[in-house]
Amino acid sequence: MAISNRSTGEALLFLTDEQLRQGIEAMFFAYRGFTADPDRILDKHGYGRAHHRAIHFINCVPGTTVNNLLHILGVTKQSLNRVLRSLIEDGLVEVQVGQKDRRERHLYLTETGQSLEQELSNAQRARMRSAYRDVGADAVSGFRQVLEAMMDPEMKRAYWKLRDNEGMDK
Amino acid sequence: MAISNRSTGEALLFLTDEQLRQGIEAMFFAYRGFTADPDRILDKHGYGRAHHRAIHFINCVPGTTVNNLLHILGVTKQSLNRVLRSLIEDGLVEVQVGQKDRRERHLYLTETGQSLEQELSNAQRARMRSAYRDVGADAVSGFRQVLEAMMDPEMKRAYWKLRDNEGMDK
DNA sequence: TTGGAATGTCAACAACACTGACATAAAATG
DNA sequence: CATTTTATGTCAGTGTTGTTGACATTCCAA
Repeated sequence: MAISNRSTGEALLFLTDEQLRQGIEAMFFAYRGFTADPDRILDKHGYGRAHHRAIHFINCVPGTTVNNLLHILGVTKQSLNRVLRSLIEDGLVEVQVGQKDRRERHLYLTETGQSLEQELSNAQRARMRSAYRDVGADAVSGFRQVLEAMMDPEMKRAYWKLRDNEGMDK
Repeated sequence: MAISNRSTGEALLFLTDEQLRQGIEAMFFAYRGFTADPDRILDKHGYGRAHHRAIHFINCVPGTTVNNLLHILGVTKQSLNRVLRSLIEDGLVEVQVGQKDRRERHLYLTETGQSLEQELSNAQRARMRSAYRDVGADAVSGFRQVLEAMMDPEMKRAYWKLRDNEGMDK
C-alpha cells in the first residue's frame, strides 16, 4: 500500500499520547454531565444510579428476566436484587413468574415506574439532544463510532441486541 | 417558525428519541469499557477508581493543591482525604507545604506513584488508541466535540484549563 | 427419583460517596 | 492586635452499591 511517510508524521496526530489523554479526560468530565441530571431526579425519590439503570433496561426490554438484566448491567445478582426489591416494594416494578420456566421472574414497569422512567430519560435526552444539535450529524456519527469501538466485545453484543429489539418494536 | 419540513423530517433524523436513547446506552456500555482495564490493575494494588482519579490529575498537574483537586474531581474533602491518606501512606504521593501560603499542601507523585500512573494510563490509552485507530481522525473529532458539548459549563472550564496547562508544558 | 444446574433471596461485609461538627494553622482584614 | 476568612485535616454517622457466602426453589436429565 502506498501509505506515505506523512501518515505517521501528520495524518495520525490524533493518536499521540497527549491527544489520547485529552480523550480520556473528556470521557471523565462528559460522563459526569451525562449522569448529572438523572442523579438530581433520582435523589429526590431516594434512589441511586443503580435504580436508574434497572429502570432503563426494564423499560427497554419489558418482560426481561433477572438473569438477563444481570448480564446487561454487569453486576452480581445480589446487588441487583436489592435494587429490584425496593423498586418492587415501591410499586415501580411488577414481577411475573415465568409460565414456561417458573424459576424465571419477568420484570415490567408499572405506570408509576414508566412515569419515573419518562422523567429520567427526558432529562437525559434533553442534554444529549442539546449536545447533538450543537455539533451536527457528522460529529454525532463519529461519537457513536468511537463509543462502540471502545466497548468490550461482550458489551458490544449486548448493545446491538438492544438495538435490534427496539428495531422490531418500531 | 420557518423551519422547513425537511429539517424535521430528514436532516434532523439523528435527533429522534430513538437515536438519543441509543446514544445514552452507548455511553453506558462504552464507559464500562473505558474503566475496565484500569479497574483490573487498581484491584491488584488494593485501590479503587477514586485512587485512579487522584493519581491521574496529580500527575497531570504536579504540585496541585488539595483544594484544586477537590474542584476538579467534584467530591468532598472528606472523601478525597481518605484516598489521599492511603496514597501518601503507601508512598505514591508526596506532600509539600506551600512556600508562599503555608496552609496549602502541594501534591506530587513519587517515582512509585508515577510508575502506577504509567501502568494505568498505558492500559487506558491502549484501548482508546485502538478505538481511535479503528474509526479514523474524523470520527475522533466528532467524538470529542460531542463529549465537550455534553459537559457542564463548569466542567468544560476545568477541562480547558487542563488542556492549557499541558499545552504550556509541551 | 435423585442429583446437578439454573434462578432467585437473605445476610453480612467492604468501598466510597455524603453530611455535620470540630480543630488547626495561616493568611487577610479591620 | 483582634477578628474573620481560607485551606486543610479529622471524627462520627449514614446511604448506596458493590462483593461473598449460604440457602431455597425449580427444572431437567440420568
